[in-house]
This record gives sequence, structure tokens and C-alpha cells, in this order.
Amino acid sequence: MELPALHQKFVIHFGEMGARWGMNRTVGQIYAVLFLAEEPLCADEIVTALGVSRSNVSMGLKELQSWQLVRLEHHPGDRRDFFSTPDDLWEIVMTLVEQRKSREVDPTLTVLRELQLDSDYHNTSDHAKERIEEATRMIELFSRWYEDMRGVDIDKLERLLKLGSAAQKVLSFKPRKTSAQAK
Amino acid sequence: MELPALHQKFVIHFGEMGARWGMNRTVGQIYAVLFLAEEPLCADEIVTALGVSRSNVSMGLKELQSWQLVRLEHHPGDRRDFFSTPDDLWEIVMTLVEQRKSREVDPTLTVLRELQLDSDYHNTSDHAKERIEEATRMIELFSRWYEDMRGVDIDKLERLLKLGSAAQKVLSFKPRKTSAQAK
DNA sequence: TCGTAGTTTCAGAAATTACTGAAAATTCGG
DNA sequence: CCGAATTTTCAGTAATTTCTGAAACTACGA
Repeated sequence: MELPALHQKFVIHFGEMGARWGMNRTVGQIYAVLFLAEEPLCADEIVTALGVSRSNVSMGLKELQSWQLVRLEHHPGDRRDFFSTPDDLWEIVMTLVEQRKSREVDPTLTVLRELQLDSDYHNTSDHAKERIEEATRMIELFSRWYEDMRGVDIDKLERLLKLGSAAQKVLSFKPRKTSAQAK
Repeated sequence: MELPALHQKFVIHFGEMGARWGMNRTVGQIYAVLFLAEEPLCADEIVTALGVSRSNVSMGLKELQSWQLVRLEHHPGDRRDFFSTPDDLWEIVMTLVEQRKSREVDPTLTVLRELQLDSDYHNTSDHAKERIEEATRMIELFSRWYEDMRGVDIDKLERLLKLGSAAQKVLSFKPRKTSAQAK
């Protein structure tokens, strides 16, 4: 399966982007191919689409599975594995957010809490304590919000975002002692 | 300036995390040191804190400046550059978000739009077109929201997040028919 | 049980990225 | 303009990551 020129461009861009997120270029490209494909593809189709080695594709797919970004399916009477991305783009975005949270935010929160339990903690400078505690509070704030929000569908989200924008304008008029002036 | 053991742990963790974001380990560590420091530090203080070469610190600081994550100041009668992070953690978070948006989201949106203007676009499969357009719409939705929200202070944000959580619960009860569809 | 069609693993090669020390450049007081 | 203090650049090296081909493995039908 040769890739149409337009798909090429898309795939290349997602390769670059993939590299900026924990995955590598090839993994990003594999994902892009699957994302545009009409139907689930088997590993060899990805090999010819991208021109990389079979084993590289195998490893890439494993990586994508560990991110829960691809789905595996079987066709009756065919021994091959077929891979696809969810049809619902919103679901993809939520999976990505979830994964990044659990790979980056959660471990950071764990470390911050551990530091505060550390026997050395009391002889840390007040300033450093304050920064550590502030960071902890902020991450907890976001985590709680995320827990509340996880699982909204795109339709509801759209309404919430509009509400948020509107609310932020309204709040800008309520003079509060701590609030900085709105733009 | 030898780092206290507790700072060590913090710094090491941020090195790992920095590596997951576009920066590398050393850049993350430099940032962590500055984040905990009572007052602005000069490059040589970072060198002794981290035990890496002077030139590595120089490059790391340049990288951090390109992300706009550090501030540079001068002390009268001292020729050295002193670096610090903003006191307001929220400001730091917003800077990070802004930078990542402009390095990842904006270029992606540009590519998606270019694809749609491409002379090949009309002979792309309907399915691929649909996916490209869906992705474009979703990114635009977030970008608009972000534009509305950029610049809220942490205090207002806290209220907005609560509002969002509450609203999402309320909306869950409203039987929705044709909801806000900007599509 | 064997053979075939497929997938995964893994050691080493290739490519990329990070780090260093030395040299060059900059800045500023005198 | 000189020289001392500092920062930046850069070519080469070190470390890390990615990719490959060959071999090992798995599942299945005959």
C-alpha cells in the first residue's frame, strides 16, 4: 500500500510531533497511518506504507498498545493482527491526556509527597518548602478537576468550554481583592 | 553550593521529567535548581550544584530562555548574569502551556489547513478528508477556548474549575437534544 | 507431529542527541 | 584601547536511542 502524497505529508508531520511526545518518530508515523486508514491495517501494510523494517513496526505497535492508543482486532480465517485507532477523535484525545497524566503528573505528585515525608524535610529552607508545597497544591487542584471532568463527551465538553469562556468574562467584572485586573 | 539531599531528589526527578518534555535532562535539572533557590543564581553556582560543565549550563540556560522559563537579572557592580524562575507558580505553568501550544498545536493546525488547500486534497478518500477536518475542528475548538482563558489568574481559575466541575454534574442531568454544535 | 504464516525478541549497527574542553567573543572598568 | 571577568560557540567525543536482520517463538491446520 503506497501512501498517497497527501497522506505522506500528514504522516511526516505526525512523526515529528510524535517525537516531541514520549514516542519516537516511527511510532508517530505508524499512528498517523492508522489514523487515516479506512479500515484496520496489518503490520505488513504499515511496513510498505512507511518503508521501515518489520521489526520496527512490531515494536512501534507494542509501544502504541502500551499507550492504549490502538486497537487490535482479528478477522475470521485470517491469522494476522489488524490495528486501528478509535473512530471517535475525542476518545483518542482523552486517552492521550490520561496517559500523559499517569506518566508525568502522577509520579511528580508522588515525589512531591515523598519529599514532604522525608526525614530531611524539616531542615529544608522555608523557601524551598513553600515552593514544594505550592507545587503540590497546584497539581492536586488540577487532578481533582480532571477527575471531575474525565469521561465527559465531546458534545458536553463543547458546552462546558463555552460556559467557561463566558464565566471568565463575567468573573472579570466582580472586583475581588486578590484578583488581578483582567485583560 | 552543594545541594542539600532533599533538593537532590527534587532535581533528579525534574531531570527525568524535563527529558519527557522537549528539553533534556540537564535542562530540567537546571530549572529545578533555580526553582528551589532562595535567590537568583549565576551560572557557576549551577555548575557546582549539578556537577556538569560550564558550557552545558550555558547551553541549558539558553534553551530555558528560549522557552521563556527563566528570568535574567543583573546585580550592580557584578558582571555576571543571574537567573531565576518567576515567584508565581501559576505564571510558570501558563508559560509552559503557552510554549507547548505554540510549538506543537499551532504548527499542527497549520499543517492541517495546508493539507486542505493542497491541490491533491480533492482526490483524497472521503474518510481521510473527514478525519483531517474533524481534527482541525477539534484543535480550533481548543484554541478558541485557550484564547478566552489565557491570562486568568490562579484565584479566578480556582473558581472556574469548581464551576466547571459543578456544571458538568448539572449538565449530566439535562436530557440533551441538539446541543451546541459549531460544526 | 509437521509445516506454514505470522509475531516477537534481541544483539549489534546506525543515527541522533548530549556533553565537554578549548578557543573565541563579549563586556566593562580603567 | 587594554585586560580581566564572564559568556558563548563549536568540533570532537560520549552516551543514548532507534532501527535492522536474523533467529526464536507461537498458533494453527492438515
